Amino acid sequence: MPYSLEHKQETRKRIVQSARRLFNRNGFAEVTIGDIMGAAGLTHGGFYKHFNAKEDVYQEAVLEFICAERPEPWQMRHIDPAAKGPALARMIVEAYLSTDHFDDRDGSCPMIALPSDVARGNESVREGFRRVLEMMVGAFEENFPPAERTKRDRALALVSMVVGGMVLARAVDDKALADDLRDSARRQVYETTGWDRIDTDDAAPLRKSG
Amino acid sequence: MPYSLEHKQETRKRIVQSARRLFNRNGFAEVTIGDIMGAAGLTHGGFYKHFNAKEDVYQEAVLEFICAERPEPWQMRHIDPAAKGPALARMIVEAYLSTDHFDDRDGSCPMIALPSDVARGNESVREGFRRVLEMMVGAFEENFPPAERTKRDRALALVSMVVGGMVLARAVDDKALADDLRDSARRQVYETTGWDRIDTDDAAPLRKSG
DNA sequence: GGCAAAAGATGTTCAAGAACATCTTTAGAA
DNA sequence: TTCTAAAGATGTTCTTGAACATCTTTTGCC
Repeated sequence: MPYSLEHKQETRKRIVQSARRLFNRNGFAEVTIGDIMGAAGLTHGGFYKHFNAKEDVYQEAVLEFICAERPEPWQMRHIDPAAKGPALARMIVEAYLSTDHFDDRDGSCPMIALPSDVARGNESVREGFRRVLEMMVGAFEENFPPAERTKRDRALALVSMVVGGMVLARAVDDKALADDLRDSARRQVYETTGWDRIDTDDAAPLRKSG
Repeated sequence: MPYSLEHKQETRKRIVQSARRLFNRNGFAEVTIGDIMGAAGLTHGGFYKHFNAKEDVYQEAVLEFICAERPEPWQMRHIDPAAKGPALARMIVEAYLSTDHFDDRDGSCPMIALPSDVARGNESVREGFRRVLEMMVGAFEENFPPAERTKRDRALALVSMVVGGMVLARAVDDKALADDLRDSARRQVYETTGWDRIDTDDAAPLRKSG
């Protein structure tokens, strides 16, 4: 039993990470196993020591976003890991709709980079996608005051708003329109939640942008 | 000059239509020229009498949605072509978030079926995508009462909401969650616009569903 | 009726890539 | 040290598909 278990796990993680970034950038169909392995510093043949088929890395690549130990730079610039409640919810909205996120195709959330790809994927990827979505729903859900519509109902709508705004921004050929889409989504979220009146100054982002 | 001009135009239209449906279902990368031509009742070779490359049919396939002379069944079931103003806006929301639309992968709006694919596409497709988006913005824009935020701003947010809800619904593996996403998006739109209080009874959809 | 020009069909080329097969290297165990 | 089981590299197979090349068919025109 050469190559320690940790070594194999490390390698496997590198493969998943490189798969995630390449899928984000080029889509599942346009990425080859050689691309993935090359970006992980390996050669194509070794892939099958870790996975049986290309599809088998798809779900893990999607989940890597929420399982990774370190958040992406665009997240770190807007989200204080110590934040809680509405302050955290606000930071998540800011991060998602930020210019940083817009520009980071490789490191973006799979809900932004891959929704229509995943919709055509197998049960497994779509399960992974759902788990990413439910994580975001969970972050929003508990930060609404009681009202007629349930908290979950409103949280789902917010996720649709934030994801929809960014997905459309990425798909149009007009930078100004893309900015407008992100801005209008952000304003709409704040109009319905009031989260923009939450103080986040003492939990300041590392760098302001977007 | 054999084959009348109309004949060629008809054939070309059939190719674009079949491309649109196949792209919607399988994504640009997963569709072959043979598939497109076969579905149009032709053979692969003839493709290049109409287009120089596969990419050249992409924008037209996206635009076909708004240029087609006949709307899709899922649209006809919810939209009265004679309707105007908020009544029309409401019908468009209903159509977009309907079960009919959810189920019709082939005939769906490209903003639902292809957003992440188009985001990776060339300038040309993304221009087509923008024109589809702007058509929907235009249908919403004029139906808001004056307020602090501009009409366009609110229209953009609504499009993000409606598209986002359906895109996410398509991508998850859980039918109940998919339904919840569509329902919550619809409720959120009505909460912010009041369009659900608009009467559309005399402009009734052909058939109730979804 | 015959001609021609373009549509469309058939055939070919060439490259890419998934899956697998077989080497080579690695490092833990005896 | 040597042996070995698994990781990873290298090499192979076979299919697919975009692009193009060349037939065949169609139909307006003389």
